Amino acid sequence: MTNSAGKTGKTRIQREKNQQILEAALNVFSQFGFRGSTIDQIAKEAGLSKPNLLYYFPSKEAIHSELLSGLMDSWLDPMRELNADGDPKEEILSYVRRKLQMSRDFPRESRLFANEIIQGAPRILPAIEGELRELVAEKSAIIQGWINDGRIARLDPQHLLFSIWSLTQHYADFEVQVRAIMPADERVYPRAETHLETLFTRMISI
Amino acid sequence: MTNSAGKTGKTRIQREKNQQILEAALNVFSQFGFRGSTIDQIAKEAGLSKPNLLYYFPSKEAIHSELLSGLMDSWLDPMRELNADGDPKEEILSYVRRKLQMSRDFPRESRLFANEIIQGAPRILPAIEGELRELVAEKSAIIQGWINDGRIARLDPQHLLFSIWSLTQHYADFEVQVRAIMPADERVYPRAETHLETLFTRMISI
DNA sequence: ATCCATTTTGACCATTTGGTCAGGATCAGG
DNA sequence: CCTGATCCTGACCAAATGGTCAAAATGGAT
Repeated sequence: MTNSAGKTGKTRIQREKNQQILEAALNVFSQFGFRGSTIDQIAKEAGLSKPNLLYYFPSKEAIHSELLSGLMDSWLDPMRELNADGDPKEEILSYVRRKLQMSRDFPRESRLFANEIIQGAPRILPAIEGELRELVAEKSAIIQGWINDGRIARLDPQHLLFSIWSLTQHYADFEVQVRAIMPADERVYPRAETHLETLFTRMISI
Repeated sequence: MTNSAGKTGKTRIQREKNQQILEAALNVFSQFGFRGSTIDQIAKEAGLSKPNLLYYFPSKEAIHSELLSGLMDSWLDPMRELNADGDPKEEILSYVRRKLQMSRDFPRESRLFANEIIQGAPRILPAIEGELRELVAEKSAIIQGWINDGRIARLDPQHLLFSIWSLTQHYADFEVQVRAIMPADERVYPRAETHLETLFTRMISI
Protein backbone atom coordinates (compact mmCIF):
# COMPACT_ATOMS: atom_id res chain seq x y z
CA MET A 1 0.00 0.00 0.00
CA THR A 2 1.53 3.26 -1.06
CA ASN A 3 1.67 5.18 2.17
CA SER A 4 2.02 8.61 0.68
CA ALA A 5 1.60 9.88 4.22
CA GLY A 6 4.09 8.86 6.87
CA LYS A 7 6.95 9.73 4.59
CA THR A 8 6.65 13.39 5.31
CA GLY A 9 8.82 15.06 7.95
CA LYS A 10 12.41 16.08 7.74
CA THR A 11 14.20 14.24 10.51
CA ARG A 12 14.89 10.52 10.58
CA ILE A 13 12.93 10.13 13.81
CA GLN A 14 9.93 11.95 12.42
CA ARG A 15 9.75 9.63 9.46
CA GLU A 16 10.13 6.52 11.59
CA LYS A 17 7.62 7.43 14.26
CA ASN A 18 5.13 8.74 11.77
CA GLN A 19 5.25 5.39 10.03
CA GLN A 20 4.93 3.42 13.25
CA ILE A 21 1.94 5.43 14.33
CA LEU A 22 0.09 5.06 11.05
CA GLU A 23 0.82 1.35 11.02
CA ALA A 24 -0.51 0.96 14.55
CA ALA A 25 -3.50 3.17 13.82
CA LEU A 26 -4.35 1.03 10.81
CA ASN A 27 -4.46 -2.04 13.02
CA VAL A 28 -6.68 -0.40 15.57
CA PHE A 29 -9.01 1.68 13.40
CA SER A 30 -9.61 -1.13 10.93
CA GLN A 31 -10.77 -3.35 13.73
CA PHE A 32 -12.73 -1.02 15.98
CA GLY A 33 -13.71 1.89 13.78
CA PHE A 34 -13.04 5.49 14.64
CA ARG A 35 -15.17 5.85 17.72
CA GLY A 36 -14.29 2.43 19.04
CA SER A 37 -10.56 3.13 18.96
CA THR A 38 -8.59 5.00 21.59
CA ILE A 39 -5.40 7.01 21.38
CA ASP A 40 -3.92 4.97 24.23
CA GLN A 41 -4.51 1.79 22.28
CA ILE A 42 -2.82 3.16 19.19
CA ALA A 43 0.06 4.55 21.22
CA LYS A 44 0.57 1.24 22.97
CA GLU A 45 0.48 -0.65 19.66
CA ALA A 46 3.03 1.79 18.26
CA GLY A 47 5.26 1.48 21.30
CA LEU A 48 4.91 5.11 22.31
CA SER A 49 3.49 7.04 25.20
CA LYS A 50 0.29 8.92 24.55
CA PRO A 51 1.81 12.40 24.83
CA ASN A 52 4.60 11.29 22.55
CA LEU A 53 2.13 10.16 19.94
CA LEU A 54 0.31 13.46 20.28
CA TYR A 55 3.58 15.19 19.57
CA TYR A 56 3.39 13.78 16.04
CA PHE A 57 -0.33 14.06 15.41
CA PRO A 58 -2.50 16.77 16.93
CA SER A 59 -5.51 14.50 17.50
CA LYS A 60 -7.10 11.12 16.96
CA GLU A 61 -9.10 12.66 14.14
CA ALA A 62 -5.90 13.76 12.41
CA ILE A 63 -4.42 10.26 12.40
CA HIS A 64 -7.59 8.77 11.03
CA SER A 65 -7.98 11.33 8.32
CA GLU A 66 -4.35 11.03 7.29
CA LEU A 67 -4.78 7.27 6.98
CA LEU A 68 -7.95 7.56 4.93
CA SER A 69 -6.78 10.21 2.52
CA GLY A 70 -3.41 8.52 2.10
CA LEU A 71 -5.31 5.40 1.16
CA MET A 72 -8.05 6.78 -1.05
CA ASP A 73 -5.83 7.13 -4.07
CA SER A 74 -4.21 3.74 -4.11
CA TRP A 75 -7.59 2.20 -3.44
CA LEU A 76 -9.00 3.42 -6.70
CA ASP A 77 -5.93 2.62 -8.77
CA PRO A 78 -7.05 -0.85 -9.85
CA MET A 79 -10.17 0.65 -11.38
CA ARG A 80 -8.27 3.46 -13.08
CA GLU A 81 -6.30 0.88 -15.03
CA LEU A 82 -9.42 -0.45 -16.72
CA ASN A 83 -8.72 0.45 -20.30
CA ALA A 84 -11.26 1.02 -23.05
CA ASP A 85 -8.84 -0.13 -25.74
CA GLY A 86 -7.99 -3.48 -24.21
CA ASP A 87 -9.75 -6.78 -24.68
CA PRO A 88 -13.00 -6.48 -22.71
CA LYS A 89 -12.83 -9.86 -21.06
CA GLU A 90 -9.17 -9.50 -20.18
CA GLU A 91 -9.69 -5.98 -18.88
CA ILE A 92 -12.50 -6.99 -16.58
CA LEU A 93 -10.82 -10.15 -15.34
CA SER A 94 -7.60 -8.24 -14.70
CA TYR A 95 -9.49 -5.70 -12.68
CA VAL A 96 -11.06 -8.47 -10.63
CA ARG A 97 -7.67 -10.07 -10.05
CA ARG A 98 -6.06 -6.81 -9.01
CA LYS A 99 -8.89 -6.11 -6.64
CA LEU A 100 -8.70 -9.58 -5.15
CA GLN A 101 -4.97 -9.18 -4.66
CA MET A 102 -5.60 -6.03 -2.72
CA SER A 103 -7.97 -7.90 -0.44
CA ARG A 104 -5.33 -10.54 0.09
CA ASP A 105 -2.41 -8.17 0.61
CA PHE A 106 -4.15 -5.28 2.35
CA PRO A 107 -7.10 -6.64 4.29
CA ARG A 108 -6.76 -4.07 7.05
CA GLU A 109 -7.04 -1.25 4.58
CA SER A 110 -10.16 -2.85 3.16
CA ARG A 111 -11.69 -3.12 6.61
CA LEU A 112 -10.80 0.47 7.40
CA PHE A 113 -12.88 1.54 4.42
CA ALA A 114 -15.65 -0.88 5.22
CA ASN A 115 -15.89 0.47 8.74
CA GLU A 116 -15.97 4.01 7.48
CA ILE A 117 -18.70 3.33 4.95
CA ILE A 118 -20.88 1.28 7.27
CA GLN A 119 -20.79 4.22 9.65
CA GLY A 120 -22.18 6.43 6.94
CA ALA A 121 -18.85 7.54 5.47
CA PRO A 122 -18.87 10.76 7.51
CA ARG A 123 -15.31 11.59 6.56
CA ILE A 124 -15.13 10.44 2.95
CA LEU A 125 -18.58 11.08 1.54
CA PRO A 126 -17.27 14.02 -0.49
CA ALA A 127 -14.63 11.82 -2.09
CA ILE A 128 -17.23 9.18 -2.86
CA GLU A 129 -19.70 11.63 -4.34
CA GLY A 130 -16.94 13.30 -6.31
CA GLU A 131 -13.92 11.32 -7.39
CA LEU A 132 -15.40 7.84 -7.11
CA ARG A 133 -18.74 8.72 -8.66
CA GLU A 134 -16.95 10.25 -11.61
CA LEU A 135 -14.64 7.29 -12.04
CA VAL A 136 -17.61 4.94 -11.97
CA ALA A 137 -19.39 7.01 -14.58
CA GLU A 138 -16.33 6.89 -16.80
CA LYS A 139 -15.76 3.18 -16.48
CA SER A 140 -19.45 2.34 -16.77
CA ALA A 141 -19.46 4.15 -20.08
CA ILE A 142 -16.56 2.03 -21.28
CA ILE A 143 -18.35 -1.16 -20.32
CA GLN A 144 -21.57 0.06 -21.90
CA GLY A 145 -19.55 0.68 -25.03
CA TRP A 146 -18.37 -2.92 -25.08
CA ILE A 147 -21.97 -4.06 -24.70
CA ASN A 148 -23.16 -1.83 -27.51
CA ASP A 149 -20.42 -3.22 -29.73
CA GLY A 150 -21.57 -6.71 -28.89
CA ARG A 151 -18.24 -7.62 -27.34
CA ILE A 152 -19.65 -8.70 -23.99
CA ALA A 153 -23.09 -9.79 -22.87
CA ARG A 154 -25.79 -7.36 -21.83
CA LEU A 155 -25.61 -6.28 -18.20
CA ASP A 156 -25.85 -3.29 -15.91
CA PRO A 157 -22.36 -1.72 -15.89
CA GLN A 158 -22.75 0.08 -12.57
CA HIS A 159 -24.00 -2.99 -10.78
CA LEU A 160 -21.24 -5.01 -12.40
CA LEU A 161 -18.74 -2.69 -10.74
CA PHE A 162 -20.57 -2.98 -7.42
CA SER A 163 -20.39 -6.74 -7.80
CA ILE A 164 -16.66 -6.66 -8.37
CA TRP A 165 -16.09 -4.57 -5.26
CA SER A 166 -18.45 -6.65 -3.21
CA LEU A 167 -17.09 -10.04 -4.18
CA THR A 168 -13.44 -9.16 -3.83
CA GLN A 169 -13.62 -7.07 -0.67
CA HIS A 170 -15.73 -9.73 1.00
CA TYR A 171 -12.65 -11.91 1.37
CA ALA A 172 -10.92 -9.17 3.36
CA ASP A 173 -13.82 -7.67 5.29
CA PHE A 174 -15.37 -11.00 6.27
CA GLU A 175 -12.07 -12.84 6.51
CA VAL A 176 -12.92 -14.22 9.93
CA GLN A 177 -16.15 -15.71 8.71
CA VAL A 178 -14.60 -17.20 5.60
CA ARG A 179 -11.80 -18.75 7.62
CA ALA A 180 -14.21 -20.10 10.21
CA ILE A 181 -16.19 -21.91 7.55
CA MET A 182 -13.41 -23.18 5.32
CA PRO A 183 -11.24 -26.09 6.42
CA ALA A 184 -8.35 -24.66 8.41
CA ASP A 185 -5.62 -25.80 6.02
CA GLU A 186 -7.39 -24.59 2.88
CA ARG A 187 -5.74 -21.77 0.93
CA VAL A 188 -8.66 -19.45 0.47
CA TYR A 189 -7.39 -17.06 -2.17
CA PRO A 190 -6.41 -19.45 -4.96
CA ARG A 191 -9.87 -20.99 -4.93
CA ALA A 192 -11.46 -17.59 -4.62
CA GLU A 193 -9.59 -16.41 -7.68
CA THR A 194 -10.65 -19.40 -9.75
CA HIS A 195 -14.20 -18.98 -8.56
CA LEU A 196 -14.37 -15.30 -9.43
CA GLU A 197 -12.75 -15.86 -12.82
CA THR A 198 -15.41 -18.43 -13.57
CA LEU A 199 -18.19 -16.20 -12.30
CA PHE A 200 -17.22 -13.13 -14.29
CA THR A 201 -16.34 -15.08 -17.39
CA ARG A 202 -19.80 -16.60 -17.46
CA MET A 203 -21.37 -13.27 -16.60
CA ILE A 204 -19.88 -11.37 -19.51
CA SER A 205 -19.60 -14.07 -22.17
CA ILE A 206 -22.03 -13.65 -25.01
CA MET B 1 -37.19 -9.28 11.60
CA THR B 2 -38.41 -11.78 14.16
CA ASN B 3 -37.37 -10.19 17.39
CA SER B 4 -37.62 -13.24 19.53
CA ALA B 5 -36.07 -11.11 22.23
CA GLY B 6 -37.89 -8.05 23.46
CA LYS B 7 -41.10 -9.98 23.76
CA THR B 8 -40.05 -11.44 27.06
CA GLY B 9 -41.16 -9.89 30.34
CA LYS B 10 -44.47 -10.13 32.06
CA THR B 11 -45.76 -6.58 32.42
CA ARG B 12 -46.95 -4.36 29.60
CA ILE B 13 -44.31 -1.76 30.36
CA GLN B 14 -41.53 -4.33 30.37
CA ARG B 15 -42.48 -5.50 26.93
CA GLU B 16 -42.74 -1.98 25.56
CA LYS B 17 -39.52 -0.64 26.99
CA ASN B 18 -37.61 -3.76 26.13
CA GLN B 19 -38.69 -3.32 22.53
CA GLN B 20 -37.81 0.37 22.49
CA ILE B 21 -34.37 -0.29 23.88
CA LEU B 22 -33.55 -3.03 21.40
CA GLU B 23 -34.79 -0.89 18.55
CA ALA B 24 -32.63 2.01 19.66
CA ALA B 25 -29.65 -0.24 20.29
CA LEU B 26 -29.96 -1.64 16.79
CA ASN B 27 -29.71 1.87 15.38
CA VAL B 28 -26.68 2.72 17.42
CA PHE B 29 -24.74 -0.55 17.40
CA SER B 30 -25.26 -1.10 13.67
CA GLN B 31 -23.71 2.26 12.98
CA PHE B 32 -20.90 2.52 15.51
CA GLY B 33 -20.12 -1.05 16.49
CA PHE B 34 -20.01 -2.27 20.05
CA ARG B 35 -17.12 -0.23 21.34
CA GLY B 36 -18.08 2.88 19.47
CA SER B 37 -21.55 2.95 21.01
CA THR B 38 -22.46 4.35 24.40
CA ILE B 39 -25.25 3.54 26.78
CA ASP B 40 -26.19 7.19 26.96
CA GLN B 41 -26.63 7.30 23.22
CA ILE B 42 -28.87 4.25 23.22
CA ALA B 43 -30.86 5.57 26.16
CA LYS B 44 -31.38 8.92 24.48
CA GLU B 45 -32.45 7.25 21.23
CA ALA B 46 -34.88 5.10 23.18
CA GLY B 47 -36.23 8.09 25.09
CA LEU B 48 -35.11 6.82 28.47
CA SER B 49 -32.71 7.92 31.15
CA LYS B 50 -29.55 5.88 31.47
CA PRO B 51 -30.42 4.42 34.88
CA ASN B 52 -33.85 3.57 33.55
CA LEU B 53 -32.34 1.69 30.64
CA LEU B 54 -30.05 -0.12 33.02
CA TYR B 55 -33.12 -1.19 34.95
CA TYR B 56 -34.06 -3.32 31.96
CA PHE B 57 -30.65 -4.53 30.88
CA PRO B 58 -27.79 -5.10 33.29
CA SER B 59 -25.09 -3.82 30.91
CA LYS B 60 -24.23 -2.63 27.43
CA GLU B 61 -22.86 -6.09 26.74
CA ALA B 62 -26.22 -7.63 27.62
CA ILE B 63 -28.13 -5.49 25.14
CA HIS B 64 -25.70 -6.25 22.38
CA SER B 65 -25.68 -9.93 22.97
CA GLU B 66 -29.48 -10.08 23.18
CA LEU B 67 -29.68 -8.31 19.83
CA LEU B 68 -27.18 -10.60 18.17
CA SER B 69 -28.55 -13.87 19.43
CA GLY B 70 -32.11 -12.79 18.73
CA LEU B 71 -31.02 -12.10 15.17
CA MET B 72 -28.83 -15.09 14.47
CA ASP B 73 -31.69 -17.43 13.80
CA SER B 74 -33.72 -15.32 11.44
CA TRP B 75 -30.56 -14.40 9.62
CA LEU B 76 -29.92 -17.96 8.56
CA ASP B 77 -33.52 -18.76 7.68
CA PRO B 78 -33.22 -17.87 3.98
CA MET B 79 -30.44 -20.40 3.61
CA ARG B 80 -32.31 -23.09 5.53
CA GLU B 81 -35.09 -22.96 2.95
CA LEU B 82 -32.77 -24.04 0.17
CA ASN B 83 -34.28 -27.37 -0.75
CA ALA B 84 -32.51 -30.30 -2.39
CA ASP B 85 -35.72 -31.50 -4.02
CA GLY B 86 -36.60 -28.27 -5.75
CA ASP B 87 -35.51 -27.06 -9.16
CA PRO B 88 -31.84 -26.07 -8.79
CA LYS B 89 -32.05 -22.81 -10.66
CA GLU B 90 -35.25 -21.76 -8.95
CA GLU B 91 -33.89 -22.75 -5.54
CA ILE B 92 -30.74 -20.70 -5.93
CA LEU B 93 -32.47 -17.68 -7.42
CA SER B 94 -35.10 -17.75 -4.69
CA TYR B 95 -32.38 -17.80 -2.09
CA VAL B 96 -30.72 -14.82 -3.71
CA ARG B 97 -34.04 -12.95 -3.81
CA ARG B 98 -34.82 -13.69 -0.18
CA LYS B 99 -31.38 -12.55 0.85
CA LEU B 100 -31.65 -9.37 -1.17
CA GLN B 101 -35.04 -8.68 0.39
CA MET B 102 -33.44 -8.94 3.79
CA SER B 103 -30.86 -6.37 2.81
CA ARG B 104 -33.61 -4.09 1.62
CA ASP B 105 -35.91 -4.56 4.61
CA PHE B 106 -33.35 -5.00 7.39
CA PRO B 107 -30.23 -3.10 6.48
CA ARG B 108 -29.43 -2.22 10.08
CA GLU B 109 -29.41 -5.85 11.05
CA SER B 110 -27.05 -6.57 8.17
CA ARG B 111 -24.70 -3.82 9.29
CA LEU B 112 -24.83 -5.07 12.86
CA PHE B 113 -23.49 -8.40 11.66
CA ALA B 114 -20.98 -6.78 9.34
CA ASN B 115 -19.62 -4.71 12.18
CA GLU B 116 -19.36 -7.72 14.40
CA ILE B 117 -17.55 -9.80 11.83
CA ILE B 118 -15.15 -7.07 10.76
CA GLN B 119 -14.17 -6.76 14.40
CA GLY B 120 -13.25 -10.42 14.45
CA ALA B 121 -16.66 -11.75 15.50
CA PRO B 122 -15.62 -11.88 19.18
CA ARG B 123 -19.15 -12.61 20.33
CA ILE B 124 -20.46 -14.88 17.59
CA LEU B 125 -17.46 -16.89 16.47
CA PRO B 126 -18.82 -20.01 18.18
CA ALA B 127 -22.09 -19.70 16.28
CA ILE B 128 -20.20 -19.23 13.02
CA GLU B 129 -17.91 -22.16 13.60
CA GLY B 130 -20.82 -24.30 14.72
CA GLU B 131 -24.26 -23.66 13.34
CA LEU B 132 -23.30 -21.70 10.24
CA ARG B 133 -20.39 -23.93 9.27
CA GLU B 134 -22.67 -26.95 9.49
CA LEU B 135 -25.41 -25.30 7.48
CA VAL B 136 -22.89 -24.35 4.80
CA ALA B 137 -21.61 -27.90 4.68
CA GLU B 138 -25.14 -29.22 4.27
CA LYS B 139 -26.15 -26.78 1.54
CA SER B 140 -22.84 -27.10 -0.28
CA ALA B 141 -23.45 -30.80 -0.48
CA ILE B 142 -26.84 -30.20 -2.06
CA ILE B 143 -25.34 -27.87 -4.65
CA GLN B 144 -22.52 -30.32 -5.34
CA GLY B 145 -25.20 -32.93 -5.87
CA TRP B 146 -26.85 -30.79 -8.53
CA ILE B 147 -23.50 -30.36 -10.22
CA ASN B 148 -22.79 -34.08 -10.16
CA ASP B 149 -26.21 -34.72 -11.69
CA GLY B 150 -25.38 -32.24 -14.45
CA ARG B 151 -28.27 -29.98 -13.49
CA ILE B 152 -26.17 -26.84 -13.03
CA ALA B 153 -22.76 -25.80 -14.29
CA ARG B 154 -19.56 -26.72 -12.48
CA LEU B 155 -18.60 -24.32 -9.70
CA ASP B 156 -17.31 -24.18 -6.16
CA PRO B 157 -20.39 -24.53 -3.93
CA GLN B 158 -18.86 -22.87 -0.87
CA HIS B 159 -17.64 -19.88 -2.78
CA LEU B 160 -21.00 -19.67 -4.52
CA LEU B 161 -22.60 -19.26 -1.12
CA PHE B 162 -20.01 -16.65 -0.13
CA SER B 163 -20.82 -14.83 -3.34
CA ILE B 164 -24.52 -14.80 -2.58
CA TRP B 165 -23.92 -13.34 0.86
CA SER B 166 -21.43 -10.86 -0.41
CA LEU B 167 -23.47 -9.56 -3.32
CA THR B 168 -26.73 -9.23 -1.43
CA GLN B 169 -25.40 -7.85 1.83
CA HIS B 170 -23.34 -5.30 -0.05
CA TYR B 171 -26.49 -3.34 -0.81
CA ALA B 172 -27.20 -2.99 2.90
CA ASP B 173 -23.71 -2.66 4.34
CA PHE B 174 -22.45 -0.24 1.71
CA GLU B 175 -25.80 1.46 1.21
CA VAL B 176 -24.27 4.91 1.62
CA GLN B 177 -21.73 4.27 -1.10
CA VAL B 178 -24.25 2.79 -3.49
CA ARG B 179 -26.61 5.71 -2.99
CA ALA B 180 -23.82 8.24 -3.40
CA ILE B 181 -22.92 6.79 -6.76
CA MET B 182 -26.34 6.08 -8.21
CA PRO B 183 -28.52 8.92 -9.43
CA ALA B 184 -30.52 10.18 -6.45
CA ASP B 185 -33.93 9.26 -7.87
CA GLU B 186 -32.95 5.76 -8.97
CA ARG B 187 -34.64 2.85 -7.23
CA VAL B 188 -31.64 0.72 -6.36
CA TYR B 189 -33.21 -2.59 -5.42
CA PRO B 190 -35.24 -3.38 -8.52
CA ARG B 191 -32.16 -2.99 -10.71
CA ALA B 192 -30.06 -4.88 -8.19
CA GLU B 193 -32.50 -7.77 -8.29
CA THR B 194 -32.47 -7.93 -12.06
CA HIS B 195 -28.70 -7.71 -12.07
CA LEU B 196 -28.26 -10.50 -9.55
CA GLU B 197 -30.78 -12.72 -11.31
CA THR B 198 -28.82 -12.27 -14.51
CA LEU B 199 -25.52 -12.89 -12.78
CA PHE B 200 -26.52 -16.08 -11.04
CA THR B 201 -28.48 -17.40 -13.98
CA ARG B 202 -25.40 -17.11 -16.19
CA MET B 203 -23.21 -18.51 -13.46
CA ILE B 204 -25.14 -21.72 -12.97
CA SER B 205 -26.49 -22.34 -16.47
CA ILE B 206 -24.89 -25.23 -18.23
C1' DA C 1 32.44 18.93 23.87
C1' DT C 2 28.97 22.27 23.03
C1' DC C 3 24.69 24.02 21.88
C1' DC C 4 20.25 24.37 19.96
C1' DA C 5 16.47 21.96 18.05
C1' DT C 6 14.03 17.94 18.43
C1' DT C 7 11.99 14.40 21.13
C1' DT C 8 10.07 12.30 25.30
C1' DT C 9 7.98 12.13 29.69
C1' DG C 10 5.21 12.45 34.01
C1' DA C 11 1.87 15.01 36.02
C1' DC C 12 -2.22 16.98 35.20
C1' DC C 13 -7.12 18.27 33.59
C1' DA C 14 -11.92 18.27 31.97
C1' DT C 15 -15.17 15.34 30.01
C1' DT C 16 -17.19 11.05 28.99
C1' DT C 17 -18.37 6.55 30.11
C1' DG C 18 -20.24 2.30 32.39
C1' DG C 19 -22.54 1.43 36.23
C1' DT C 20 -24.76 1.88 41.27
C1' DC C 21 -28.08 3.19 44.70
C1' DA C 22 -31.56 5.02 47.79
C1' DG C 23 -35.65 7.03 47.54
C1' DG C 24 -39.65 8.76 45.15
C1' DA C 25 -43.38 8.14 41.56
C1' DT C 26 -46.60 5.25 39.28
C1' DC C 27 -49.16 1.24 38.10
C1' DA C 28 -52.49 -2.53 38.60
C1' DG C 29 -55.22 -5.70 41.36
C1' DG C 30 -58.31 -6.07 45.26
C1' DC D 1 -58.77 4.21 47.20
C1' DC D 2 -55.18 1.27 49.30
C1' DT D 3 -51.21 -1.31 48.89
C1' DG D 4 -47.47 -3.87 47.29
C1' DA D 5 -44.91 -4.41 43.20
C1' DT D 6 -43.03 -2.23 39.48
C1' DC D 7 -40.83 1.64 37.43
C1' DC D 8 -38.07 5.89 37.29
C1' DT D 9 -34.87 9.54 38.76
C1' DG D 10 -31.07 12.49 40.51
C1' DA D 11 -27.01 12.14 42.69
C1' DC D 12 -23.13 9.77 42.74
C1' DC D 13 -18.67 6.99 41.70
C1' DA D 14 -14.46 5.02 39.67
C1' DA D 15 -12.30 4.35 35.55
C1' DA D 16 -11.29 5.65 30.89
C1' DT D 17 -10.56 9.01 27.47
C1' DG D 18 -8.86 13.04 24.62
C1' DG D 19 -5.75 16.28 25.22
C1' DT D 20 -2.20 19.88 27.51
C1' DC D 21 2.14 21.50 29.38
C1' DA D 22 6.50 22.46 31.48
C1' DA D 23 10.52 20.41 32.06
C1' DA D 24 13.82 16.83 31.26
C1' DA D 25 16.35 13.94 27.93
C1' DT D 26 18.29 13.16 23.58
C1' DG D 27 20.12 13.93 18.75
C1' DG D 28 23.11 15.77 15.63
C1' DA D 29 25.78 19.44 13.36
C1' DT D 30 29.75 22.07 14.38
